Amino acid sequence: MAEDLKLTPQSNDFSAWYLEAIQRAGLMDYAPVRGCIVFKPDGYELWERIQAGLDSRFKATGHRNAYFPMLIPESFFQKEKEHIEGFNPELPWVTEAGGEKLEERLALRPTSETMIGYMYSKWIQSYRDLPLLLNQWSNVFRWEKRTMPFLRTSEFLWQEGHTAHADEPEAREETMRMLDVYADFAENEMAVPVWRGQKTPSERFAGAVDTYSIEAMMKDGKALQAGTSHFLGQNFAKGFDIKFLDRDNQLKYVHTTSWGVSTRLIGALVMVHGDDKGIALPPKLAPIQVVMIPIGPPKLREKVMEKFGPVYDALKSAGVRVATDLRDETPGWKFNDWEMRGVPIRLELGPRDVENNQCVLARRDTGDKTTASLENVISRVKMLIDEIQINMYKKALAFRNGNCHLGIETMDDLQAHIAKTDASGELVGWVLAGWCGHPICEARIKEETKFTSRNIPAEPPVRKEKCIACDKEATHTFWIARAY
RNA sequence: CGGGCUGUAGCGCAGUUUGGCUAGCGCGCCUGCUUGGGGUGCAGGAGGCCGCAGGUUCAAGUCCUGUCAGCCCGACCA
Repeated sequence: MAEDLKLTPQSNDFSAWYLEAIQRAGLMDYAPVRGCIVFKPDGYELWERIQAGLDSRFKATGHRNAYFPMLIPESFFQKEKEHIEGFNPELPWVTEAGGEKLEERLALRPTSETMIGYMYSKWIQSYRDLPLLLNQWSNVFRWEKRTMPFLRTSEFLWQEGHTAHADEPEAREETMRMLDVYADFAENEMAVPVWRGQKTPSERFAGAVDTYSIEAMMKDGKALQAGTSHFLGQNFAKGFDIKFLDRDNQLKYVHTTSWGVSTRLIGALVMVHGDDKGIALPPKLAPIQVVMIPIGPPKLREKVMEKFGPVYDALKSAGVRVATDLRDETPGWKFNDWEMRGVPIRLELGPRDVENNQCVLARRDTGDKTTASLENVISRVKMLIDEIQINMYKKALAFRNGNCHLGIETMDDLQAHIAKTDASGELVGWVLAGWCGHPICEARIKEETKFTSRNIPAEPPVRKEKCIACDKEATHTFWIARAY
C-alpha cells in the first residue's frame, strides 16, 4: 500500500491527523475567508443529525424554536458590562449599508443574550408569561485569533437556548436540566463520555452568575468544552429591563438562563472516536450505518446483484440507513475509503457468499469480520448497530478514565507527572486537583503547567483535602487539563 | 495580535540558494484493456495567472516591497 494514501498517524502528529481526517472524510473544506469553513454535505448531515437529536430533547423539555436577527445594535452591548468586555475583542462590525455609513454600528452576533433580552422585555409583563422557554438554531461570529476547523472558527453554527423564570430556584433548575440534556446526548448518541461540572469564575461566560459545562477528553488527552449552560441571574434582566408583575402585585426582575452547543461537537466526534484509518461514527449519528459492497469480477456481477438488491431493499425497509457502493473501484480501495469516512458497518457480498446464501459483515470500531446468513441479516445488522454504539462508548470511557489521574496532590506531583509522561510518550491526560478557590492558585497552575481548570464536578471521583497550589484547605475539587 | 514556517496542476511535493530554453515528479482525474474477498496492473491522455499586487531586470516560480491565506508556538475563546 502506498504510504501517501494513508493518514498521518495520530501518534506522530495528532493535529495533522485531525486536519487530514476531516478533509478526507469529506466533512469540510476551507473557505476563502479567514477562519471560515464550508460544511460539505457529509459534514452538514452530521450536524443535521446532531440537531435532530437535540431538538427533540429541547421540545420534550418544553422549549420552542424561534429566530432572532443576526445584526445587533452596538448600544445593546453597553447594557451588560461584563458581556461587552468579554466579547468586544472578537466582534465583526457592519458599518455601512446601501452605500451609506450607518448611524449606529451593527455587530454580527457572537451570541444573542442582548437581542433576546431586548425582546423578552417587550414580551414579558406578568408571571403568567413565565417561564418563557425559547431556543434558536443559528450561526454566530467570533473573530478568534487562532482557528481550527469545527473547534474554533470565525463563523460557526450552534444552538442557543434562552429562558426567563419567575424565581432563582426555577432558573437554576433549568440550568442544570439542560446541562443534563447535553450530557445525555453526548453519552447516549455521540458515545462521548463527559464530566459535567461548574466552571470557575475565571472561565465563566461573560455576564453569567454561574456557568456549567460538559467536558470531553480527546484522543490526544486534551480537554474539549463540549457544551455550556449558564445561570444568568438577573444580570441581563436588569440590563434590558425584563420585569414582570408577580402574584403578590410586586414588579420583579426575571431570572434568565442560556445554554448552547455548537458544531464543535463534530470535532469532538472525530477526536474521540477517530483512529489511523480515519474518522469513526457512532451508529446512532452516522448518516450511513451500513455500506454494501459487491465483490467479484464483472462476469459474475449479475449473479451477485440478484441477491444484492433484495438485501439492500430489506435493510432499507427495516429502517437501517444503508448505501451501496457500485463505483468502478476495487473492493480493497472501497474498504479503505468507507473506513476513512467512518461508516460503522460494511457488508460484503461476493460470488462465494451467493453460493452459501450469506454475506460478510465488517465493523469499523473493531475491524472484526463475520459471516451472516442472508436469512437473518437484518437482525444481525441491527444487533451490530447496538453493539457498536455501546462498544464505542465503552472504549471512549475506558480511554477517558485511563487518562484521568486522581492521585496528584501537589504542584511537585504534577510537574513530576508531566515530566514522566513527556519522557515516556504517554498522554499527560487530566488531573483531579484540590483548589482553595483563589484565582491566584488557578493562574499559577496555568502559568507553570499550561493546565487550565476544566470544571468542578458536583460529585468528583475523589474529594481533595488540600489545594494543589498553596496547600491550604481545598474548598473545591476540580479537573485541570490542557484544553482546546 | 506577537514569533516561526509555508503558498508551484484537485492533493502531496521538487525546482527558488547562484534569475536564462517548452516548469517537473508521485498520487488523483479522463480513455482503453486488465484485475476484483484489503488502496490491481499496463498503455495513452487532459490539466499551471508558480497565492495576489506592485517593483528591479534584456529576462522573474527564482531578487525586493507590500498584501492575503494556511499551519505550528504563545496571549484570548463554543
